[in-house]
Amino acid sequence: MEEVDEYSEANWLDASCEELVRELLDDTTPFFVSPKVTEPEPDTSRESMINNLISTVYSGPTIGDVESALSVTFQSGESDGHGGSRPIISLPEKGLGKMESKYTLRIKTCGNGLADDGYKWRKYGQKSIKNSPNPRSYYRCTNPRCNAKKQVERSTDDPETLIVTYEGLHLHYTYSHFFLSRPHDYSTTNLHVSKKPRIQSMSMQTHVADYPLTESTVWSPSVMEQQQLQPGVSGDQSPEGDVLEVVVQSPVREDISQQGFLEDLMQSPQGLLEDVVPLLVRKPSHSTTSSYDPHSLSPASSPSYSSLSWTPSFSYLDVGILSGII
DNA sequence: CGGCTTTGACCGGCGC
DNA sequence: GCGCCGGTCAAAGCCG
Repeated sequence: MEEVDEYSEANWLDASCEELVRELLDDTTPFFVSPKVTEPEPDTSRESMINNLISTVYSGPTIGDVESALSVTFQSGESDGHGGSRPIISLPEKGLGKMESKYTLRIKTCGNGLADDGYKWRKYGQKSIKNSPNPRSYYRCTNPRCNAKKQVERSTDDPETLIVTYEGLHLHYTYSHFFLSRPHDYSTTNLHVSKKPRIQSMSMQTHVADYPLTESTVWSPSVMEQQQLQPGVSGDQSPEGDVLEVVVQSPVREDISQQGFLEDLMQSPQGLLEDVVPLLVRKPSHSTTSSYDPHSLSPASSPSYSSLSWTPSFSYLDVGILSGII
């Protein structure tokens, strides 16, 4: 299967990107600035640009909107000068329509794969689609309690673009929602995200995500925390949309104690949720009664690793949608 | 040996 | 009713 091959060959690590991500994660760097809709300002400083972009992208939709049809387009990245290219994401540009529990992502693979999303998927079928030279693959979440599914097919327009359609809700957490890691700073492994959420991402396989959700689910900030944001222009974006291109660079820990994770989780799961979900994302502009359910895209596996102690397996794209979806 | 992928068969919805 | 098409099933094989 081609798409799986691309996944497994992912190697997005890039020293310069790593450095930037670390900057972005620095405590002194305001990351989420404003929940309000803002047009990107001419300010060319990186932080300002990033904040503007984030504000733009996440300010439009409320939580209620997020559970509506959600479209994320991954844009092609530029060469990183290390023999690879950086996958870039463009976040929702189109209007939010009727509430659906199904949404589609367009993922630019850049020839080096697609990141994991913290969930593990099992392929259960593949079909050739009429008028499409590329087959469509069908995946189901391996968690027996979860009915989340996704379809992956290659775009006919751009062979490097994967079209991933998610359906259903994950009824469990993924580690990506609780762990944020700064590369080379393993001593900070800590689940208690405080002022600014910093999730410790970690290498995970299926079973680690079996924490049932109750009323609340999580829009994981892991992606936003770990992405290198770049202003950009998308060729196929709607004219009115401000485009946010995001280079996914997710540092991941392999050796985080699951025991510790469980202990922390059991101590105060709700508090953890509160900590993990950034206010901006939880409710950009109004009440906070809604909750989230993590959705994401993922490869079946990503065996390759970088020399920077970052594992490419986990560039989590957590697209949260409300758990209230029926 | 368990978990996963592969792949042909099967099934249901839909249009003619 | 029939055929097409997309989605799912499940047996077989692969792999660690």
